[in-house]
Amino acid sequence: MPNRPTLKTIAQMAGLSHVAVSKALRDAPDISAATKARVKKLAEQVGYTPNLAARNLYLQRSSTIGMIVPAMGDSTAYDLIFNEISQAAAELDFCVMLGSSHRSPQLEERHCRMMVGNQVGALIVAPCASNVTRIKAACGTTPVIFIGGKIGPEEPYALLCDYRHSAALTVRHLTGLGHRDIALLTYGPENLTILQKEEGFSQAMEQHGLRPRIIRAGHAENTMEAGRQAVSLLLSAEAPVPTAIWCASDYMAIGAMHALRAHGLSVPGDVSIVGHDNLYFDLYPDIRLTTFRTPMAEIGKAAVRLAIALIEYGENGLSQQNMAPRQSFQPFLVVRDSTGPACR
Amino acid sequence: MPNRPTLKTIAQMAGLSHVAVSKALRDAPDISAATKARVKKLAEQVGYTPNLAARNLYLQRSSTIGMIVPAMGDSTAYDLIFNEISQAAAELDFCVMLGSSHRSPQLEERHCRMMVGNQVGALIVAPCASNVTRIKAACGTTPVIFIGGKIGPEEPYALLCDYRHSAALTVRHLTGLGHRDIALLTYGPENLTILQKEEGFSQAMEQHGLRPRIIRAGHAENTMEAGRQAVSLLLSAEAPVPTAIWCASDYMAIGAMHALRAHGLSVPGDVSIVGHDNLYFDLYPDIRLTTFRTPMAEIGKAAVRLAIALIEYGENGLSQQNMAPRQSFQPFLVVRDSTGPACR
DNA sequence: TTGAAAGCGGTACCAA
DNA sequence: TTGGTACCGCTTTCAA
Repeated sequence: MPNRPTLKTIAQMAGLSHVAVSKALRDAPDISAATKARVKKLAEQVGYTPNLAARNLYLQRSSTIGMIVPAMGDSTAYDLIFNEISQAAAELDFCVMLGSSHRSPQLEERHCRMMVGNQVGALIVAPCASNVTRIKAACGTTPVIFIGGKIGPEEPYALLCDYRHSAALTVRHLTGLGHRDIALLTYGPENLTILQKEEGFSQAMEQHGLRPRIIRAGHAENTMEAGRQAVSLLLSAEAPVPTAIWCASDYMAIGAMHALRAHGLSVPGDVSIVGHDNLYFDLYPDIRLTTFRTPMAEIGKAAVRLAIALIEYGENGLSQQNMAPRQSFQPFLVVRDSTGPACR
Repeated sequence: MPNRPTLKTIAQMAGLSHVAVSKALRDAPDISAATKARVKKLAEQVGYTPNLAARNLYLQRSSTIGMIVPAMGDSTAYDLIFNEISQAAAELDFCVMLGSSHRSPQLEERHCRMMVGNQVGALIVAPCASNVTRIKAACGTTPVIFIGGKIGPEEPYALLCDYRHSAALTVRHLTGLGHRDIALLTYGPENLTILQKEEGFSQAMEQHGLRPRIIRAGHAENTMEAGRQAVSLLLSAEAPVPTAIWCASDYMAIGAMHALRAHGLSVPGDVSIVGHDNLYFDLYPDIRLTTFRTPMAEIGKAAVRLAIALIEYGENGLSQQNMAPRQSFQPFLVVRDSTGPACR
């Protein structure tokens, strides 16, 4: 920061005190119009920008919010959420500090400490693991809003997705097409979103009087490979191949689709497939997957609203502002060509 | 920021002055070991984190760098570059303020002003338009490092990609496979990266004694549609269809591939295709496009190195540090299955 | 209408 | 070995 002009710089040029300049620039009622005009012109000329760090230091405020994610892009949706957060924050004169933890809890904690030290007023964290005690310790009294699939509903500030709702919509969509033999394909257990999908799926199926079938592809990662594995399990089972499949993620769905086609089954002719997350598929004409879109824009805006409410009104002021500390968002179904009527 | 403990808090508890506490925590040589231990323990207990804004204010330093991009994700590569920047910055105790301009010059400028006000020491900007005068004005004396395809080589601090090199590699790769009739497919002109690709292509072809053929798909956006349009132009021309095609972007390449196949031509059997940018295709088994990868990791690291050098040593201190203010990065070819030997 | 003084949290300098 | 004082840039309070 090569030294920029300060109030003092302008004060000297104008032959005033720095206090008068400060007041003039902020349109204080006790400065003459003439002085104001003169000061503002000078400020413009020298390219004055107030030092917000100094201002915040005195006012005991913050004009930044922090955000920490496991990674940007890389098949997460945090890039899209960030776009919304950045815009919503800018409209309210807030900057966003962003940190990518590369899925390392150590780096994640380090980002927390650095951001707290750098005076973020609140943090929005998509943690890379479900245990967030170290994160909360590192943040001390700075409020933390959790987002993402690792978070349970017990955190004081959390924006969650209602994957049970996805399950209900899936079952409604598929039964509406005449399907009765429907399987859910998931992977490794240590994932709260998966658990919700499984529970929601079982519940929705039972409500329709159908038997839920859940196939877990071992401890595979969330990849296409898991989808292929799950389909292998399905095909090698004694039971007939279901007429419709819901996959816990889009990559699984792609993998499952490949495996089915490799076995001579057509999608959606023989088997309908539903995914989850709507990853970039708008761009690829080959992949016409029926899937779920999570409302990124709403989540981003809500995160900023909550963060700034916490900064401006404090942890106890939320209720006055009618701000819910915990909010749940419902994914919505995007119907494309991978689902069709049941033919068997 | 609910008021956190400060040096004064600890000083009162320890019965010392806040100055002694400050020194103790920073291991000053003139504080007794006993006092240091006592102070550090207290600091730990109360969860003390130094206020970096106050420290930086006094020291006239900055511990944050800013970054502004047109958008995260959304088929840009800035998400990947950011991941690198975030990590490299964290290793040097710097936080990153990130802003997404949503491709709006107004919002872009606003982000600049806000970040400069919030005391970023340097800015890394991928502008949304080629004219960057307003950006530089908004940043005042804060140094700006430009990245991305909108930037010409005249900016004082810039990290660029050498698309001429891509052209040379493409022509070398394709001629090595026996191709002699090679076309470059581009779109609307107002893009510096396209110009470089066109120039580089012409030059490389001529060096191989071949006639360069360049098809511009009107003013289409950088989409698959442009690829389809360009192929239509190729097919309706009198000249024979080339045996190999280089597309200015991966989306064009996908579009071109589709259009060719729709006309009964196989890839790479009849026509080889090369793209540019390597967008997510590792994840899609169907798309085995030969394309270019730009060295995101290197660009990110270089950006941080340059930014921090500018912060620590100033604009005149770069030469001492052997830091080049302008650097060019060479994309490298990723050979997959969309290119093969020429058969005609 | 203007400005002097104090304070936000931290560090450097110098005196005790 | 310790601490008082001054200062970074800004705003608020209160006196001139």
